[in-house]
Amino acid sequence: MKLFNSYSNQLEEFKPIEENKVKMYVCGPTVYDNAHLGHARCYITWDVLYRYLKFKGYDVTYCRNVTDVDDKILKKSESENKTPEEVSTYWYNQFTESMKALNNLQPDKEPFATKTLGEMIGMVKELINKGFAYETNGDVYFRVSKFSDYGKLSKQPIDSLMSGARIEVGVQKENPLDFALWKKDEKFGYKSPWGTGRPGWHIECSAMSKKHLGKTIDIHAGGADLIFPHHENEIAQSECANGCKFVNYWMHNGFVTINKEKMSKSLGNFLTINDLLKTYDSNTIRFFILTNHYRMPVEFSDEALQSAAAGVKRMLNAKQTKIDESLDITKTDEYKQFVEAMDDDLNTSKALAVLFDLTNKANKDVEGAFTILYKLATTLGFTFEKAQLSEEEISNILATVNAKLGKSYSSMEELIEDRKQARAEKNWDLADKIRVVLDEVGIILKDSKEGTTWETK
RNA sequence: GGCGACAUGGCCAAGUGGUAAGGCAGGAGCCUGCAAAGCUUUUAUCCCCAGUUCGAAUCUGGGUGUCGCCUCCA
Repeated sequence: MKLFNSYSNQLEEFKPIEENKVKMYVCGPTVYDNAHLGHARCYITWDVLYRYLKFKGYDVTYCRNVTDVDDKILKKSESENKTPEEVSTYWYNQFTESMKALNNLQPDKEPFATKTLGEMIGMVKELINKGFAYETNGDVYFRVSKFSDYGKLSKQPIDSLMSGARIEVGVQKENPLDFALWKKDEKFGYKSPWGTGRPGWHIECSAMSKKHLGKTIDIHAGGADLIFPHHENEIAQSECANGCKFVNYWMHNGFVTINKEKMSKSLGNFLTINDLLKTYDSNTIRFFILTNHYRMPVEFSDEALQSAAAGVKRMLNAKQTKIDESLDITKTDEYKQFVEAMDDDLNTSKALAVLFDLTNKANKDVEGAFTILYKLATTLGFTFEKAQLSEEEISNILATVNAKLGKSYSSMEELIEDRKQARAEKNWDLADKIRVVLDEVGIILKDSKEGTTWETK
């Protein structure tokens, strides 16, 4: 399996540290607001990596942190007159709901920053002891000049970073590039050897990654906007504190753009996952994301989403047969093509083409096609299960039909039976009216030789 | 300014040296009482210029255009 390593800037054969085991870390959300499509892309992408690694037989430990100490959380807690914890708990729950709705698997570990403070302080101490960090006035900074590999991930020449570095007022850094490991904060802070304060954002990931996965991990992933400074700083901290390599494979996903511009909180041009789910289902969003390679930008538009909806519907509407558990799909050509595509740095676009090939075969009653399709599509996180209508919803539908047609159907079966009767009598007027009224409430009737079936749109 | 990425049919998108996967939309046909779904079929020479090569969308150089990072950001 080949993965593109952002550190070396090239495709590399994936070799885990321990045979058959993968330790992967993904930078999680800062919980202070709704997650948007950009987050959806990121977490769907890494969900697919996680699923695929498991599908390949690896024993994967997937760790995705939750940043619950942050300026924005504090700001919100002040403006809403809540404790920071209330704010972060609320938004964490919202985030979790969104992930579930998108059918993303729960990570194996989901540590909170505030529950990892001891480890962070320990790491900062270590860095100070080794001379990689210094305390000044209650703040602690990382001494960038001591780490010669600084800038290697982002490919930034150190002097150009230097000239561009912003000099904040009132802080006493030795070097403008030095970044905070610990910030003095007497109001919301936690006790530390340097007085009351809060951890810097970057040290959180270094500490949580080390605590849950160890000093050296296989894969560290996140959005491309985290490369600098976040991941660059993580490398500096972890490698200096631990004295060994931090990450073997760095992976970064591209952005979602809208009107050719990066979708982001700060630009305010985002669509929340919740809002999108009102119009498009999770399979559609997943399909939309996976039609593009994960490192490429994806332009959002309603047209694109509608196209995705039509496409994924075709795939998931493939003619179903019973799943044949005795079939060894690994021997099939389609499986091989799928794996070849996914092994090539997650070429999901190609993998989807294999799925469409299987869709076509399933519709033509090729034996085993649906079984293979089902297994491969579900490893990408698609779901074939149709939303089941509740009894209440069905009775509402029947009430509407009855009101419009002056009928008194008490069940869908009765309705279908009556329509069958009408068709037998060539009463096309009634038969068509029933279909039209149902269509208006989101139900599609399908007539075939075997009889009539109904389903939601 | 520094660093990086991208440019393929109406739209989206694979393909990194041997004559262009797939999806959406559109056309035609089959099926159907009519539909829906499905099936069959149909539409490109790859931003421009120069070069390397028997041969390039694919490599090299130069343009043009778009985007991203360099500050919190997935």
